[in-house]
Amino acid sequence: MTNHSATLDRAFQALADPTRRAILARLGSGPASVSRLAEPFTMAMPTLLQHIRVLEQGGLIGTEKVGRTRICALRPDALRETEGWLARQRAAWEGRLDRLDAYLLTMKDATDES
Amino acid sequence: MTNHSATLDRAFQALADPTRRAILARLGSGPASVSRLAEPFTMAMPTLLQHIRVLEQGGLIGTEKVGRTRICALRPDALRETEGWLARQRAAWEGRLDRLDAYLLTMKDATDES
DNA sequence: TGGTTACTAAGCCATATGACTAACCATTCC
DNA sequence: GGAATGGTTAGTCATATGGCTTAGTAACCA
Repeated sequence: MTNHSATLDRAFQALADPTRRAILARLGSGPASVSRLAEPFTMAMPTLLQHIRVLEQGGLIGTEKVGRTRICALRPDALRETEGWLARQRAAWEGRLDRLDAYLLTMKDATDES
Repeated sequence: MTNHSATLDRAFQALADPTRRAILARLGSGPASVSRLAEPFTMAMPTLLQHIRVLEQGGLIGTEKVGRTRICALRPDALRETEGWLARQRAAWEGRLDRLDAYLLTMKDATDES
């Protein structure tokens, strides 16, 4: 449906970096603080914080300040929209709308529960 | 499975631009020459060619020189891999592997036919 | 052969990105 | 209160990106 260019831009841009994808993967097992997220990486904190902001602006994660720590958590919605764009494209160029239908059912399921 | 960082980097990067997504959408209805793809845009040819190269390096399209024209066509494989990464993430953070299973079945279907 | 068409190459420019350091809040703990 | 912890701001730097122009080269057409 909607082809929110700017939103998709930021989402895909956010995904186009291994550090940020690793952060997302890490957040898959639950929310975490910034310093917790920084642990596996060798980079300086401000650098990592920048990545976190990119993810946030891409709508992929949400953050909240709790005391002196900032907690980061996934926001499935944007990912679902991103995935939806891909699925739509794929369905189009595979010339089989039935596959899209199947996918959209999955999406609907997931949305209903969120 | 595989988490080809560099490949995903380039694929997502290629998708992070509305011009390039428009090109992909256009190619959804069949292969086209560079100048054909350029028609809807106001930008100069070299600029558009650059976008095409980004798409090609991201594995999303393939091109072939035919006489003096270059024909561009979609390459569903990379998109499927990209979509797969997203689906895997979503499945993980939704804590429901059954949904991933359903998705992988779809993928398998599509691959069998390609 | 000579012109037009379709792409390519080279180089320039402005802005964005990803990294760093150093310094600065704002909690929390002793 | 003073120190440690967790994050943030500001500023620098190198490279990448996305746009342009100008000038080619390689088919095809008359």
